[in-house]
Amino acid sequence: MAKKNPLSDEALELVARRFAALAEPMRLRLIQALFEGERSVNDLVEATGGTQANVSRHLQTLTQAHILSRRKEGLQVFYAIADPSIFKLCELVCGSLEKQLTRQAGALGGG
Amino acid sequence: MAKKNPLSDEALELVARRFAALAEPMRLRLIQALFEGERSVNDLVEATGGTQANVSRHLQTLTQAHILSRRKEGLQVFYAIADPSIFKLCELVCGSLEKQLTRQAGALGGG
DNA sequence: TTACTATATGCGCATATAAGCATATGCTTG
DNA sequence: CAAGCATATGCTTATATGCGCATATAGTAA
Repeated sequence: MAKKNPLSDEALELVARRFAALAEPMRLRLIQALFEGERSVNDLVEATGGTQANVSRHLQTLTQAHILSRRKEGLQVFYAIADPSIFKLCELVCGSLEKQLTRQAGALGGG
Repeated sequence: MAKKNPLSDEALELVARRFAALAEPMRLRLIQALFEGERSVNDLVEATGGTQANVSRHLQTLTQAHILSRRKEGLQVFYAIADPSIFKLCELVCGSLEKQLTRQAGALGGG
């Protein structure tokens, strides 16, 4: 997408799936909770306030999207951010959202 | 998300919506077609192979997400990329996807 | 073996949304 | 005004998916 030749249908599908994995507030919450490092499922349940089942499912989604890594240790399972590009991705989106909201606020103030 | 304090529920919802806007192959195709500059709807219909109605809808979605801008000129409507962060976003995702696929190919080859 | 804990999953419901079809809206020309 | 082109939108159907509930699986301990 950075180059001139267009992406194939397959590639577009993959890119779309990656974005879709990030298109849920609960999953963003989980990612956010993992910003400082690896955590167990129970830990994430408490941190996010979701139900255990729901958190587990979202973790599965993110892992299948290769965004998180999964490590079993005894009874517990630890998840961590596996794809470091996630950090920049979130920065980018947050930054552009801030600009957008600032513009909107300015527009309200100005007229 | 780049800072230590977690995002509010509202902010997470906004970020999720932005990712969702990018989570459709057809919309990515449209964005890709707009990489080199402004284009009319009809032009985009031909470029993407979609129906006029569908293209129009997706353009509306992207515009409401503040990703595209809309400019009317006589009978035609011209769309363009309004948020430059889209370029880096696509670069990032494509890059990480390439890495991921390379790793998978390597794993297949090595095992 | 049983009991307990941590995590994952099958099922059903409700909602979101993409795509196709027909039609409406908006603009220009005669 | 009517006609014609470019774009947008209402409606329907099909599909995807988030969530809650209950239960299954896996590991540990006695």
